[in-house]
Amino acid sequence: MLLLDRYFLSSLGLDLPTVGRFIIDPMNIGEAAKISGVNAKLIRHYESIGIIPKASRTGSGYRVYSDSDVHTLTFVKRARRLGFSMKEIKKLVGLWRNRSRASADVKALALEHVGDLEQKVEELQSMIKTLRHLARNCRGDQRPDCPIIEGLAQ
Amino acid sequence: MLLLDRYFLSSLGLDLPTVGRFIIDPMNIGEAAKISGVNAKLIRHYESIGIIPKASRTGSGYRVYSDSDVHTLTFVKRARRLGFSMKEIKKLVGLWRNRSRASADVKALALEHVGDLEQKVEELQSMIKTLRHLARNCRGDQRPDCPIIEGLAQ
DNA sequence: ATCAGCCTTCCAATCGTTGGAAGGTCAACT
DNA sequence: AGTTGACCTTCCAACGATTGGAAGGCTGAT
Repeated sequence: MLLLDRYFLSSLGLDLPTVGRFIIDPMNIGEAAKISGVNAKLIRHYESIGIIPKASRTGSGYRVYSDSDVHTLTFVKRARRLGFSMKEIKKLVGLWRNRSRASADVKALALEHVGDLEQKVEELQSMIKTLRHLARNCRGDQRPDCPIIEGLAQ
Repeated sequence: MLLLDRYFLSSLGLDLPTVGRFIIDPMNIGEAAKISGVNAKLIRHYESIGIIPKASRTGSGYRVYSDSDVHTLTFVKRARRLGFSMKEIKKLVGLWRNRSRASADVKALALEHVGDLEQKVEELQSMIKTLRHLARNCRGDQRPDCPIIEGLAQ
């Protein structure tokens, strides 16, 4: 990771977003795929359907990705793994990509999604509880008929 | 929910599993679908591919579901919502359905899956953190360019 | 010069889900 | 007894998301 002095940058006629977008740790699609865990082919697909912004290109047409692009891809990957639809993910990613949206809107939307996520955490923890319960009751030789127990317990 | 005296049951020549399976709160596929949130058609599909055990039938062929069956369906629904594949879910459900498996195996497998689930919880919490970060930085008029910030921050 | 990596478009296949159609039985209510 | 809605079956189509291959071509580093 590069450490940048913003006064040095402005002396070059550059601003931070530009730098973030084009200069910091630039890489081809292959490396971005490797780091983010998102298939290169899928990255192109995501770009084509507007999930992620169009990557900038080198003079010869190669896509160029910054660390922050990779971060977005990682976020998408994560969200997908956690069962979000591409439609939902488009919204989520759009949230912090869309610089023209009013702050209040973004905040509201973000917090709304936080609620969603927290519910998922609860559901996961409920599943964890179920599995732990199962494991706990498997010390002896005879395993109890867990489904019935669960059925009676709740 | 029915409260049952097991001595009363045995006086009828019944045991608890049988009771759980066939007598406690029996319902048709429609009600089971409504309670569990799993489409009736999908329940039949799950049965056909072995995700859930074959439902018992009335004399006329209607499928009959117990509370514990509904619990299983809810579990499947949850797992699906949280991004597990049907293959994974088959294993998970099989875990506490399979009475012939050795206790130690079940315990090990269950705890292995708990690890998986806990990683997902962490990923969710990371996403929550990201969104909260976004929301927190949206009080002022000008929203910072979050992707860059995220990119620099991590 | 070679070879991996990138570009494009198109097409096929998988998985999970949902819906419809067709043809039939069953249970409950008037 | 008749009607209505819920259930039974099988089959077929479609969608969303992902992955892979094929074909044909350019780029960049050794």
